[in-house]
Amino acid sequence: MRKRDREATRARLLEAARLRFAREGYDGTSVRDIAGDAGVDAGLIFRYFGSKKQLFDEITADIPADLLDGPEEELVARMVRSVVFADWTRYGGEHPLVAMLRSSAHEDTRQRIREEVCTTYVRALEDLAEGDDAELRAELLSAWLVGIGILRSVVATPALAGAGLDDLAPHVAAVAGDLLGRPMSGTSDA
Amino acid sequence: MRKRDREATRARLLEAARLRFAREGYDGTSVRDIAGDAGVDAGLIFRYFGSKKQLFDEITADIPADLLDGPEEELVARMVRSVVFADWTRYGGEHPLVAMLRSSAHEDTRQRIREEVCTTYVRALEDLAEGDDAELRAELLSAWLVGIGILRSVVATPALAGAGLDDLAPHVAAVAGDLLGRPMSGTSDA
Amino acid sequence: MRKRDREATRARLLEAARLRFAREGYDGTSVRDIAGDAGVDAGLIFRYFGSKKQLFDEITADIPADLLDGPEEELVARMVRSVVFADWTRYGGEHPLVAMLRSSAHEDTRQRIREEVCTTYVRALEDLAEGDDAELRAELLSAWLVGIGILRSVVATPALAGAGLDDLAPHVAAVAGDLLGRPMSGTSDA
Amino acid sequence: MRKRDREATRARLLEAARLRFAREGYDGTSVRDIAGDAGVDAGLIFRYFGSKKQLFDEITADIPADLLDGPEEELVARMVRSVVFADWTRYGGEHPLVAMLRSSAHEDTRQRIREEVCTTYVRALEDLAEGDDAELRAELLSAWLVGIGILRSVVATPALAGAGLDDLAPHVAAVAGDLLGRPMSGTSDA
DNA sequence: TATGAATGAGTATTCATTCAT
DNA sequence: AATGAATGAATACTCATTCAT
Repeated sequence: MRKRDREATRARLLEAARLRFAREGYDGTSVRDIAGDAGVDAGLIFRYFGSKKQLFDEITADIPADLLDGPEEELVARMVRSVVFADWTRYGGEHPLVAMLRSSAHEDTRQRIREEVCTTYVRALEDLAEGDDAELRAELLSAWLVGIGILRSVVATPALAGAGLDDLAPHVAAVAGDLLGRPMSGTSDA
Repeated sequence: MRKRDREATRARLLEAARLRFAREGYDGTSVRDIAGDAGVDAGLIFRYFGSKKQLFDEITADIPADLLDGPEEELVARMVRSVVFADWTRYGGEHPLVAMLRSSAHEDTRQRIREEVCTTYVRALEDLAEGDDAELRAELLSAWLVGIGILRSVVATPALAGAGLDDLAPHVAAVAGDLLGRPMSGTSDA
Repeated sequence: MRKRDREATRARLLEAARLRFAREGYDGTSVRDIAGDAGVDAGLIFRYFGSKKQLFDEITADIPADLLDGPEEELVARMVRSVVFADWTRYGGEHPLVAMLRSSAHEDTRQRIREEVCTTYVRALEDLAEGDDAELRAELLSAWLVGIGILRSVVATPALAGAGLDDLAPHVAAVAGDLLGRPMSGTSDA
Repeated sequence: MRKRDREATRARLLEAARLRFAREGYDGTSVRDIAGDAGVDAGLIFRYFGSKKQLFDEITADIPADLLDGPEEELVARMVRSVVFADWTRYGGEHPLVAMLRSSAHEDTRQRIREEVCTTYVRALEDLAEGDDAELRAELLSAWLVGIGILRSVVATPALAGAGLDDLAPHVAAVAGDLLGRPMSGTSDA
């Protein structure tokens, strides 16, 4: 018998769901798992969110961008920092986009990933790219960021898993510079 | 004859399972789905493979490499071709590694992906890289390939989804050259 | 003022419950449905009535008779009018007895229907019947009335659903006369 | 662990469902109840019938008519015999049409009742009726039969519950004769 | 050996009801 | 006194798996 605090319970459910969905994917997570983690009865999920799907949607709707402001030439460096070094423990230690791939059997999820990738990565990089095939190059750079996130957390390849920001910096500068057609910094202050 | 049928049925089950697991992920696929696609009784899956999990393992054990032989400087180009342009219809149109991410809720699967990425991508690229942090740079390049595969098929971002090999070639040459520290070709003959 | 509100809320709950129970039956109605219709919290049902069952009982306890006074020979005509033409919108458009059949899975309900049929129909008709098997004939006539109510509203057979009092009058006079052993009128003034 | 006999199991489930649905109505019956009565696992209901609803539909689709052949003037008598004296123990002791009223919260069920009443009762009676409002009179007579079924089994009014065919015969002859406009017999041989 | 009947634990979801605030 | 948060048992239905024939 929990404290009767609607907002607190809702928050606990969201917290638990975020972690489970990230770690085990949508299909691999049961509403009982979530409720169990949150220490409340599973019925409350339906009371507060309507359905398992709506709970999932609510979670995937507000993925933190975490790119803050800063100089243009450090944008890619900030993205790398966000993908690789930000504290994603609430999402099971992975960037939420990477975690969502686990649920990409569902077209809805793919659609959400697409929106997220396009609006917060591709679009921002496109504005920096010089030359004609700016969109393609922005996507290729976004692909690299996504790939880094995956190899780092899902696959956990040895070198990337142990690398620090400084180790990555020169390569970030080189590849970003190449793809965007202008000099980019490999480190950021934020 | 009898032996032939048994093998044929086994093969049909593998074929159906490959497609289903790729498209819907491990959790999203039921043994009845697979058996239905193969046109046989679900019981045979247990007879032939022991369990759903063992069937899955058998499938993920033999991912085709498809990198063939060819000049060293075209290796990355061949990898891009494999990830992006090879005919993966048997895996639902995605590179099997990308498809497997859908089942990465299970540690076993992550382990398999890791092995696959390391042995057929990182190791091969590492041999080409000059300089001291060769492994890291090989992983960063592998990350790019994986990322490209994901953005192309799972996320389906507009520019990458529509790009041809020629569009990618110059960027492949540039990034691969950057990361490996030696000139690489953006196209391959194969 | 406070007392007034309490009574008003109680009345709204009864009103909503009457309609729901009539239309969807006891099992098909949830306390949340009722509370929602009444615009109040479901908890009040338990506060005011004790349980869903007790609320149902309270409703089925006071079925309006609506037979008014009038000449004996018009009694059957008045009953027909009541069953078929009275305004039962508060009960979902059906005579409450007919609606209760929807909840006749529960022996309690059957018991209530029995009481109602016996006291307000059979008994009254029995008093008019001549001859020895008066009770049986009164029941047979009651059965007719109940059957008419069902075919008219539940089953909605075409002719009966569209018939007016005048269309029924001659047959009412004939059948009632037959079963009661004395001339009866097919129309009533009320 | 039952005998592995598809048809036998299917039949047991149908038998159990028939009884439960009749006695407790659609909403008051759970698939576990049915499976429990049949002594098999509830999953088989879905295997064999697809859903609870489809099982219900299959049962209500084949209500035995039981009116056999015989002289025209005994048709009503045969109907009364069928409604009141036939052995409906498989339907919980009530005529299936009467039992279905218990599930009449669902429009589908009402539709089925309508079809059944119209095709096997109203239509047959209509053919016998003389005069212009034949359909209405046929429906009025059908209403009587339905009402008798209800008062006899659901409501269980004392006189009707104890009456035999002979007690009813004269009244059947009288009312049927009145409504159909031609002499009818109150008894039948079948 | 192979078919498919049977199982029971699992799924998301709804329900009447209780009880803290 | 009254609101609404919490509960847990029940619902229809699906699943991987077993086992009789």
